[in-house]
Amino acid sequence: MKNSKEITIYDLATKLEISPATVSRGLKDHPAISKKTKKKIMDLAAEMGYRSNNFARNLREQRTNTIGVIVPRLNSYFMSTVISGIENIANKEGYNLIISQSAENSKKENANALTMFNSRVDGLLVSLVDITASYDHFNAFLKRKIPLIFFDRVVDLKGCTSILIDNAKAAYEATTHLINQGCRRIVHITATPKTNVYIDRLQGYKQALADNSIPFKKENIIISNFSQEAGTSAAEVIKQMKHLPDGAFVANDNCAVGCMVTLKKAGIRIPDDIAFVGFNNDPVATVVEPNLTTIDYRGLEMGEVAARNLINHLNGTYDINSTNTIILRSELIIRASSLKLVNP
Amino acid sequence: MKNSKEITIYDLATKLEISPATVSRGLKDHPAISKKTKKKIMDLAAEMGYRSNNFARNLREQRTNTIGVIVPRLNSYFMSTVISGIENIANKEGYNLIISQSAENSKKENANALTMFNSRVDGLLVSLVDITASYDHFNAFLKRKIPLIFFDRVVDLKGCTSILIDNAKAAYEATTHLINQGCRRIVHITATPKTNVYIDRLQGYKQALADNSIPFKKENIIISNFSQEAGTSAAEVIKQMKHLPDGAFVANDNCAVGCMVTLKKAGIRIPDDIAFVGFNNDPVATVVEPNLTTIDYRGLEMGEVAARNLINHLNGTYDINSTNTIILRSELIIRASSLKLVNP
DNA sequence: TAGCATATTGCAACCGATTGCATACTTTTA
DNA sequence: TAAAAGTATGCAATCGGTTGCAATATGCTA
Repeated sequence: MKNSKEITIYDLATKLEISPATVSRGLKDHPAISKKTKKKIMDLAAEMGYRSNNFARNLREQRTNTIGVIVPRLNSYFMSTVISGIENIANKEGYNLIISQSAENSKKENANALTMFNSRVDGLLVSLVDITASYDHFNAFLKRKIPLIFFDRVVDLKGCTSILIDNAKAAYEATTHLINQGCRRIVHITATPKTNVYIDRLQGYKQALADNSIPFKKENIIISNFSQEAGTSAAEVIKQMKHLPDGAFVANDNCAVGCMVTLKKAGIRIPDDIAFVGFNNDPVATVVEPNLTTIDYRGLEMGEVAARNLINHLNGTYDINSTNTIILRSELIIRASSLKLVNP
Repeated sequence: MKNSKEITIYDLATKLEISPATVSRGLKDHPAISKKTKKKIMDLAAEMGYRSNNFARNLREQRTNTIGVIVPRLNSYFMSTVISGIENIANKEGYNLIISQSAENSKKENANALTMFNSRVDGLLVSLVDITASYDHFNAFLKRKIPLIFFDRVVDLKGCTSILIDNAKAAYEATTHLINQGCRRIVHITATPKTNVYIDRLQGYKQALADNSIPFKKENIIISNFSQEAGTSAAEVIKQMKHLPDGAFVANDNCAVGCMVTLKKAGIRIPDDIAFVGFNNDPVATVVEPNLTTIDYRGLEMGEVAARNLINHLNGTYDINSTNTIILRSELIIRASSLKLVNP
């Protein structure tokens, strides 16, 4: 059946009685080919339903037009928004995306990196798992000078660029806001601080306390993962404290919400008893009652910036190697969950 | 620099003083190669850091080990969960994923399909945009017998499989539940019913009314898109109604939540004044107050089933062509938002 | 119209792995 | 011991585009 046979440049060449080389050049608008010939080639290609074979081209050109993306998990609001941003740019620029999730598992991140390497991605965008013991699985990329950009959860590897927000500053603002609302015993609910994100947020929290002469107590740090259920168990921890806190800075909205819901069930009033500030500005923040004060930072923008920088680098428009870090804007959004005073 | 040069089977062959053909066969465990030779090949490959070139292989084998995925948008809880499920299976089976979003735009879906076609995906998983005027962009796949599976938002194309839930039945249960709670004037908030999902849900809603001798009124159908903001405007519509409804069946949790929040601000009590049922069991359903009654169906499972069927078909384990439709389980989860009676 | 610049096009060698068929080597059988 | 059968390996074409360099064609000037 004619329909199921692929048309190649050789077919076009034979039909037009010219060489495949001319067809190849004609199709990519090479200046050495005359307008007349180009038109003939284009027309016939359209007519016969020619489609170029990427594998042949990639094989020859030694590049793949593919970008690899590794994220801890796909199904969080923030991450899927980032991916959406990456896809916007990649799609526009004619790059394909290979996406895989490490499921917060260092071994899987390792395996995924290897897969990406074997798929010969032109570049790699990575958000690290929480606890990555070593970064050796990225060595292969570094050695071959395949550009590697980290976003959100980053690490400072030689020659790699990081895209993130100023987590310490955001955390500082969040905590300061709570202090300004009169909070003095502020708990910080966070993940194991092994990655920049949580280390920095913890640090910002501590700094805000210090600048306001509030002693830091390590029993005020509650470690959780970030599911809503984890919020529930964090709430249990809080309920057990002999002296209830009057403020909570949670490094993730989902977790904050889970925690709030549980505390409310126990009759604890928010913000009167405990004021809450979250992180991420997840849509759920405007659903929970009272609405959650949080740090807003746009995942979409982060994804777009990451993809844009990578692609510009690949196209030679911009050399990413000289850029170490790109800091995106973040902002404290004040809502009812933290407002103890009438005038904030 | 030695490190930046790729090792090929020719390098291995030269070093071992055997032919590239033997190396090729040895690497893929071909039975005609002796164990001794195989071991030598494997060892050297590992030692020299050989990695196979997929493009050369794909070029030769005329297949890509890549699955294309087209979804309306990536950044919804449901969709990102589906993708996560697809990725789980694809990754395990050694398939790559190319993902693109159509942004609820028929033109973009068209372009994305073309890109997928040109990337020569081995198979395609699609969730359609709301209003797809024509399905011609899939013809190229059908002609070349590239397997095409629709999920969630589907269309019955000849030779294609659909994976979805029984939307009509789920909607029927949801509406019946509201009726059993004493609701008689039930609005249905939904998207333009152009795709199976919303047509079927509308149909289930109508059927439930009919079976309970409640006349259907078209002014009780409120069309919205599904953002939280759309829920807000749906709420405005409801507030303008001269006779307030006593129940609402919303075809999307997010929208339901937006609507509830707005109505509550206007002093309308839920469920006492209006009982609510949503659809999807999004995490937000357990945050909004009162918690939202909804239809639960697992996106993860849907993604896994779609990917599994496609891959089994590609591997020849299972012929998908004989399967027209796969219906997944869905379930009404009753929460406070719909409980007017003490004993449901 | 010879002479030279410029515009077009073609030749042929790649890119790296796969595989049908032929060949060489071993072992078994008559 | 020669023929048959089985085992292991190699040859060479193939997949479809790309591109440096050579070759030819065309246009222009003196």
